Amino acid sequence: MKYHFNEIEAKWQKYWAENQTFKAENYSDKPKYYVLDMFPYPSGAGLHVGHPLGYIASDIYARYKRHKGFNVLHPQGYDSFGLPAEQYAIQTGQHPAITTAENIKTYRRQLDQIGFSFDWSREVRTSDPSYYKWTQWIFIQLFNSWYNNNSDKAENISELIKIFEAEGNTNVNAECDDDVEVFTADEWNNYSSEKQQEILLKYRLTYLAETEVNWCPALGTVLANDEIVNGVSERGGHPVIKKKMTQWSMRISAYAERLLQGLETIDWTDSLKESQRNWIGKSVGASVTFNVKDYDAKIDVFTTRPDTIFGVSFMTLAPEHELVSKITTPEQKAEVDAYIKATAKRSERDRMADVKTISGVFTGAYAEHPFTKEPIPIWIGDYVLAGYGTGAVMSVPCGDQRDYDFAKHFNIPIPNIFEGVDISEEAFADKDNTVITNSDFLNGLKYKKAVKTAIYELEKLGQGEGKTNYRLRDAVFSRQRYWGEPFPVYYVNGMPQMIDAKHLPIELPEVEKYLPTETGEPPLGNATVWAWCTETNSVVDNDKIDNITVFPLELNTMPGWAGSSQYFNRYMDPQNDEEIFSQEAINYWQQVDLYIGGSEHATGHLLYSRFWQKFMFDLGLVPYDEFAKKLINQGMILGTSAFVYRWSSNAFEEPIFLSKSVYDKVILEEKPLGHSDKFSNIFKSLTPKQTMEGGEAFFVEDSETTEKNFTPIHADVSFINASDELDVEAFKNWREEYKNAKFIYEDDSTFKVKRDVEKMSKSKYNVVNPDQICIDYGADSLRLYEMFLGPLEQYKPWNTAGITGVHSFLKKLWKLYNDDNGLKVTDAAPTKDNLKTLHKTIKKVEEDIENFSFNTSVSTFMIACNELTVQKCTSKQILEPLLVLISPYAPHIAEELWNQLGHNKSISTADFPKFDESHLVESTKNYPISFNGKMRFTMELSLDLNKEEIEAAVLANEKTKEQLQGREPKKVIVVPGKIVNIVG
RNA sequence: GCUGAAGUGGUGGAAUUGGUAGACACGUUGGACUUAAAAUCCAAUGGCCAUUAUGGCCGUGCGGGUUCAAGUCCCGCCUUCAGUACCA
Repeated sequence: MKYHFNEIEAKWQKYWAENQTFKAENYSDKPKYYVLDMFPYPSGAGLHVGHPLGYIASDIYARYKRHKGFNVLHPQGYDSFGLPAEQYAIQTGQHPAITTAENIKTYRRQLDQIGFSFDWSREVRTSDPSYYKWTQWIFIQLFNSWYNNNSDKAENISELIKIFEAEGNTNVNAECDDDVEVFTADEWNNYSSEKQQEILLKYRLTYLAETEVNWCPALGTVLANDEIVNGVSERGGHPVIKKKMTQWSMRISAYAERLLQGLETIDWTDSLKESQRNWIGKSVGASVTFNVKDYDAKIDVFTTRPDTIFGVSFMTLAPEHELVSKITTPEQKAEVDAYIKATAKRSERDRMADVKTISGVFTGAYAEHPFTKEPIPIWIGDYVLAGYGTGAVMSVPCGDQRDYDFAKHFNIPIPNIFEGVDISEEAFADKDNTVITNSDFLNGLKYKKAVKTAIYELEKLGQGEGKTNYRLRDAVFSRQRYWGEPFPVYYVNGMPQMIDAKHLPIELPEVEKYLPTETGEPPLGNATVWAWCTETNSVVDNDKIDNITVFPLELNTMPGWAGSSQYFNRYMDPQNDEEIFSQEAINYWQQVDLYIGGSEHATGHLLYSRFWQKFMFDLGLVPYDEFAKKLINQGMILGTSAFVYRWSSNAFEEPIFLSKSVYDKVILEEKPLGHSDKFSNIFKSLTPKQTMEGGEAFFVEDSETTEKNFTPIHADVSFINASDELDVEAFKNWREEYKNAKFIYEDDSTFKVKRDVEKMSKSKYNVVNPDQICIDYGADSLRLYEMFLGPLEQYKPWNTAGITGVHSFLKKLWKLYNDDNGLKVTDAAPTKDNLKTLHKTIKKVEEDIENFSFNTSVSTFMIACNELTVQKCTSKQILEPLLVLISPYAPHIAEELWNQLGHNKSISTADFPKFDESHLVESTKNYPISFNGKMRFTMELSLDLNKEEIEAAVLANEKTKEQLQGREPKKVIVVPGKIVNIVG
């Protein structure tokens, strides 16, 4: 019987689906284990071989845990809202829901053919109203919450209102907007309803506010900070500008400290935690208030170096700082205005690009030093960022390089306040070796003490206090797009109102066009049925808007990360229509035990999800304030591109391609191509583009052999075989223009390509589709090979050629169980060698899986299979447990052979084999005998021997004497069971 | 610049606490089978030198160090990749 992998795989995939083999129950006597993949965006291009890498790893782990007696939750779903479907809709008019559904179908087919053990009964799609109902629900909860710094958690807004009614806001210690005014209980109670709502918005965890946003004109939407990479949009690379807009924001900054501290409690990769720490950007220092001279204004700054307060020689405001227009003197006004105009024009990217250029303008105004009362000139400069701290800095040129450069550039004095430090060349930023001088009461103090003293003195003056600052900004939550969750929000007199949760979901309305309206409103502005009737509690025709009972609905939609910030909990109880999940379900599954996904989500999805989880924890909805106990980043699989060299001569009609070593030679020897006798036949057969006398001379002249005369061109990797040879005919037929191309071959008449590793992408023609791999080699081969490529976390190139290794392993494995006459497994008792092979395999595979070292397991299987083949093992007692070991990796072949062995239940229900040390106990050891640390020969010795006996045996050996050549060994190191080293 | 990860044959990679470097594969070469090819099987395969077998020297990015013994530990560099970037 042969190994017909296509039949076997189809058979078992069908079996698993029909029998719901991997359906997880929300109760069990078994311990629970939750394995989750970051869920995919179903793109139109489908999967390439890089995508399933993490899914295969998590699937192996999930299957392994089932064998180990766990009740495993291993769900999958789709992050199905998103830009590409919308862009496609704009171009074609096709409703994004339709394209999305089609793409999901493709994804599902591709995932199914790889044989994953997902519990598909729990599938969720973020674009499904029954799912986004709960996304909207969480939004309402956030709206109805504020962050109490005293209890250090989110609380219901009604508690805050009670406080306002009883005592105003003077004693409220909340995370809120900076510009909240102070009011008494009486004042509060006399405020109009609008005024009260306005104030409450400044406290809510999701709030509507005029904020400076990252506007991307090309995409027609705002972007969150994590959606901008190097000053351009992550998707599409479009420029981004700053713009003031009224937008929903999430008060994630309230959770900055807890998000930071929480990192200590979770088993995530260090690099990922470090990214989050940087993103949160905690810095400890002080806020200092400077009075502006001759003007009733104050400038607040944040500094990490209050100890250097006497080194301040100027102040710098961001050009966008609100005080700039107020304090600028008439004489300086023209210059200041021009500067502000110039900086506003520059995109974020430009500003980042030239960090070197120093620019700034004096405002004409002066601040007053809090201690010396000396005047300090106030400048503006774009090296101060409006979005960080207060948008103003106290500039201490002697202690900060940027301030130093700025001062040098504009000839501002640089007072030195550091004892024994030369600052003539650069600023001195070293805290540890700081001793302060020229600083009044700070003289002679070291950094730590000076900081404390400075803060103490500032507090006494009422002009400062210790403060901790975070780089983490509140996250903008509105997008001017169609294909996202609608907000459950309508507007009364311009104030946002939440729709009662019992009327959710608010479904996306139909629109004619997916573009913004002519008046610049988001696409939902095109909807004609998009108003909220407070009497019928339903979405009604826009014509009915009377602002008495029928009101306009919010036109923005939620961002991509809304739907992905809680899905891991929803999987626990995905069909529940009454609650986001039942308490039974969440208390049973608790949190994700293992989360596998890409590191690109470090500061987006993975931070927002932690934020929402902490919020839900505050509400008492979830038992843990971290959603994923352990997280592993899988590396990326790269493509191995193939290049052919095209001679860029325009002398001939036909393109000319050079095989790799021909090219190498031509470049190395700099021999004109046309001159070579070897190729003269080829050149004679070419059609010259223009007839000219002495055509031969033409190409000789034209064929300089520098690299620039040859263009490397991507050839589709499907034309390349394992030996890097090009299928020339396939290549010729690939493109019309190559039909008559000429090829200069290797000496052995093959045509070889150059290979290079690049990111897998359509445009590089190095994308490998898993469908074809499954057809040619089977899903089990694909799964094994993806693991065999190398460590999970590493970036590694794909090369289809190597898959024959794992494929022939599976064939060998099959032959261990079957020959031409069918099953050959017997009840024969296992030999000692058989048992040894089995048990060392059990040990290694178990250790490997626990350490997520899946690549080494595959080698271990190969070794076991080779050994058992040599041993001619047919013993069921060996071959049966071996199948269970392999089944997480290659589940189809394992199921088939398991079935052949007479089992009628899925192998996934089998127990993992128990490792028995006794089979590995050896009586002898082949000792490596080293001389001065270099291994010279080996010696078989009994393990019963003690140190002295081993030494004696080794020294008595002929070869030892030969090595020593009469020298007396100075020292003999014997490590029993390991090694012998002779020094001498 | 800062932070993180990594550098081992022609290639992917292995080497669990310092203890036989290169497991397992791919590729290559040679051979068997075949009319031929594919498939399969066998052998060799880090480099250099020697060859009559036994061998010898070098070798884990570079330079030092610790140690009986270093891919592994320590110090100083170089390179690559990723993230981040005027964060006061």
